[in-house]
Amino acid sequence: MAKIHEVAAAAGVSISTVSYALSGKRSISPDTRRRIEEAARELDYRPNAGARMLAGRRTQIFALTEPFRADTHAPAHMAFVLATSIAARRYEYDILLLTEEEASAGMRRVASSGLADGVLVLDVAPDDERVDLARRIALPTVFIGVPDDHEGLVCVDLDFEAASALAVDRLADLGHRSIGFVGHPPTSYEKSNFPPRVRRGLEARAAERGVACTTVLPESDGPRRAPVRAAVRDLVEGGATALVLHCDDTSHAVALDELAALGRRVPQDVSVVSVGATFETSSFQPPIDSVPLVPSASCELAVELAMRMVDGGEVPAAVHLIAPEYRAHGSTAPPGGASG
Amino acid sequence: MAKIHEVAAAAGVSISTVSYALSGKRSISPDTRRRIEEAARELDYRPNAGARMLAGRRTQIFALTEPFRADTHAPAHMAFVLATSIAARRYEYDILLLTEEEASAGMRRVASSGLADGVLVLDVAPDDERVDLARRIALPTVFIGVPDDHEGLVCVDLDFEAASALAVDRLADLGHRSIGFVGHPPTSYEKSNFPPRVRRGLEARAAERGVACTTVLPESDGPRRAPVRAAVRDLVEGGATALVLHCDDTSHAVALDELAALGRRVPQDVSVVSVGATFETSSFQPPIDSVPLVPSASCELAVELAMRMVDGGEVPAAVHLIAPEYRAHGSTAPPGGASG
DNA sequence: GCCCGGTATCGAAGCGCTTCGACAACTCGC
DNA sequence: GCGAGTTGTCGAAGCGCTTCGATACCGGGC
Repeated sequence: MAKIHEVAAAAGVSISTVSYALSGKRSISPDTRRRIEEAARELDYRPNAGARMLAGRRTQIFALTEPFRADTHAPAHMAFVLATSIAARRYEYDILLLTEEEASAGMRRVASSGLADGVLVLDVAPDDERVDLARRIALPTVFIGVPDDHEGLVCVDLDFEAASALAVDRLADLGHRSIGFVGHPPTSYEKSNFPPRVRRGLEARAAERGVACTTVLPESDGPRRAPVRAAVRDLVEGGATALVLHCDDTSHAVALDELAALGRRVPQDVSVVSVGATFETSSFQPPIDSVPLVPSASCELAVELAMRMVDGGEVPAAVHLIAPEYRAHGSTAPPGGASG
Repeated sequence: MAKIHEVAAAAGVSISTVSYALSGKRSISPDTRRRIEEAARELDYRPNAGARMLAGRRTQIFALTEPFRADTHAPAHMAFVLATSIAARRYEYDILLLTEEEASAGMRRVASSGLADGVLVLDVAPDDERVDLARRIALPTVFIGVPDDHEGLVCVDLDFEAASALAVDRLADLGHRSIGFVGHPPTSYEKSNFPPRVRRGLEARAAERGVACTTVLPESDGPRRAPVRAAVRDLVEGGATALVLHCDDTSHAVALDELAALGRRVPQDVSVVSVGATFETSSFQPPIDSVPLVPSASCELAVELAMRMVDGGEVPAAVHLIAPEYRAHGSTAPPGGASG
């Protein structure tokens, strides 16, 4: 824990010169700068965090609030936490965790104690209680996800409507006229914000393109995932030549397994596209085309916006949608079975 | 962001009196204390974090390092992160996240910048690079998990050997003479520290009690978990009257499913015990007895030890093992099928 | 009535840094 | 060769708190 005066002494300059040399906020002669950097390296000097916060009016910390509800999907959630942390480090920011009941109370605490420069909100619910809180505290706040009432808030998210529309376009372009949609269990459509957006985008674009679309929202209970298997069977036997999946990874695997069990080949007999998945769809057997939800994209944008706000820049209080991207892995083809 | 002098002015006292009243470090007359507390509440006053760190030589922050490797099991991992955060809040401590490559570099950074009062180490590997680091930095460090080389370190973990021994005892007491062990995939026995400990404890106690024990470490690939199903089938057809499971939740569910498919009832035909699971085994169909790995137990102890070290107390540099606990849910019975 | 010990409060120092303003020492144009 | 501007460095103020030592006050013992 070397201190700035030790560095200054070692380099034969005053402490303010050290500070300016290391922060680059004033010009320093190349020679002096070199001596200072060397001394700092030698002493493994890093500015004391508390002193820096106090004097610099910057904590270099973002609070990350994540209630972690019972229905939170752990792997996806972890991916977002990780992506946020990595994005923040690019700006030399650290992440402070606010979990559970502290997810809300902690926001207030962090705001009034000046522990963080901003707040990143994860695991956003449609009727999230942190919405009101965000409006009240005087700290830059960015939502990763879109609550129902987002008036005046800065939100970041994948454009889910556009994502599923992209999947429909791909299938329609290939000539499919009847597609099946396998979604999350029905309860997800109340507790989470994005499943309805995927569904809406899908059905709207399907209607536009004159494609028939059947939606099934199977429960995901039990190791056999019987409801998912039944959904897949009903859809393909009902004439769907393509499947759009928006469900968890196990359900993906089970759906593919069921297609194989039914003797339907992918993509010759049935095309398959995954929408809004956070996991790697290319490692399924067979690999599956997808329009993924990329945690790093959302989190990087969120952090960038938060940084701009911290720096006093203007950030529109709006939903910042991320354009979806289609990733082909060979699981789509024109309809028509044996002839394809 | 009210400041201490505003509270002092509102209560008609000096700022040092406010500080003492709120920290309780010197006696203050009941009347004065009341006025101060009232003023603080009214102004929503909280000491500025940076100032507190600087003046108080306490950051009230623990760094949590978690590399989050590719093979990390997300749900279990999240449970530990959450438990750590909750345990820390009991002492008014916050958790700062150090992920990925920052898991190590961040430890150094946090130590030399005085950003945290201590470090909690998660996701511990047998040959963890954070072991050396922990020895070098001058910050209280507690490992949640046990690396191979733990000389001079403070570690906390479930006593896995005792846990599986407890399961064997239960089954042996009931009269079982042949048990099957379904473990994690083989690679887990190199990358993680505890699977070998479970296995060791199980086999040792089985030998002591004169119980035959067959171990299978099935791969867990594919939605069908065929290797797990095969393992269960082979074990029960090979004469095992009880199964000890130490694997992920899906494999648990699949194992039970397979038993049902084989027409074996639990517990009449086969007894089942889960060892070292972080998930709820009582919600399986049927509910399963377990000797669980309780994240909150490990994390609470880790935080308590870290606090003691921060407070200058003596904490033995040793592995602090947590005694396992048997939780019965009706999945064990004496062997003997129809007669049971 | 005086001294003593305890209790309640205050003022001021200092934690380690950032940043402002000052000021030498130069450079340049004319 | 002199004033104006530029560049590199320094001293000191101050960020908001904790904590030390001092002080004022009070009641009790003699």
